[in-house]
Amino acid sequence: MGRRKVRLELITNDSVRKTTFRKRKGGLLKKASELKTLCGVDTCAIIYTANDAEPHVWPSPEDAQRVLERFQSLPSKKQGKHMLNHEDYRPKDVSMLELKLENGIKRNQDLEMELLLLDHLSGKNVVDLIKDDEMKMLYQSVDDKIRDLTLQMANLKASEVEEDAHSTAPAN
Amino acid sequence: MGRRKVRLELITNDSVRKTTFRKRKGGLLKKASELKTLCGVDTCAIIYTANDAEPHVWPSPEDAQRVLERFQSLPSKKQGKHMLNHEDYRPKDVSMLELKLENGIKRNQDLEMELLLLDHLSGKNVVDLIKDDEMKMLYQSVDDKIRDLTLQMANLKASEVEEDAHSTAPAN
DNA sequence: AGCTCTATGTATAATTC
DNA sequence: TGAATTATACATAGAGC
Repeated sequence: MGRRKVRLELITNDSVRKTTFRKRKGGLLKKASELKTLCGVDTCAIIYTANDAEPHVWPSPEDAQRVLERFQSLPSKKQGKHMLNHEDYRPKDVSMLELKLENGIKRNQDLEMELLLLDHLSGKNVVDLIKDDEMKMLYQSVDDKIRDLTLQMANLKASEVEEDAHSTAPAN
Repeated sequence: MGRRKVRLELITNDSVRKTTFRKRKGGLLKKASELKTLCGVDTCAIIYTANDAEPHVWPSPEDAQRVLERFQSLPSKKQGKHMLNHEDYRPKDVSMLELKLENGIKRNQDLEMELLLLDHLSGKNVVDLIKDDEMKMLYQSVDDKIRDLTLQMANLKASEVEEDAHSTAPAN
């Protein structure tokens, strides 16, 4: 049969809900991709599945795929550098960022994105104070992760400087 | 007339592109909202307009609005604490996080979100190494922001400890 | 479980106001 | 401009593999 008018409420039947999720997730990402192409704006959709699976992200899986292939064809030394200290490496994220680079690097937009993400993080921490006990673990976890990140960046910088010192000519 | 088959490429005509953007942005957010409602997953769409305006976010502007109103009715002292050290306060972000809190705080989901955001940040930094000069500013900027953030968190913690010291009974 | 196949609900391109 | 209108393209609920 064809379709019925949909009632806007949580689908209780597990298998139906899962099917609907799969279909509509595809639709949403396609729409996001089209908006990006047609209007030349950066669009990003993030979908968190309730329990186990990874969150699904991005306007266009095909684009990501294409860029990922490019990444994989990079000289292996450079590839290694990309993964430096990344315990849980996610090609998806890297490829999306490469895509942004490819598209001509709109610095303002990148900065805005970064700001937005940091807003989320800092906002989260501040909001945590409302329900203290409940969120303490999360709070601590963010703190740890940021310490990690700072360390990672320090390492990256250090290895860059080291390279500069070894080469006589300045890198491009 | 009705609609024509759409060609998937950047719309060059400014006014047409703007109109299409407005329509499709609405459609996308509606879809995201429906997915959230029907499947009980957290969905987040972020749309960056090319130049001036803020990025448009969220599955459901109405929900955000409702939560924002709740936030604004909080005791003013608590409100002030929310804004602590936030030079560029964005109620939108806070309200989204409050929404998550209201919805019953799914800790795993929050942790996953946090991880995703940190992936973005760290991924960005790592990728920066590809096109060194071009991305140096951004790189530095992220570094600065994270230092800021760490400081903010330290301050928050310090003020929390201070409060604990002043009160005889332990907080909730 | 996930794919294909329709019938039908929705989104939206073009046009008007 | 932006909000309404209308004709059509597109998305997708339900059913069958």
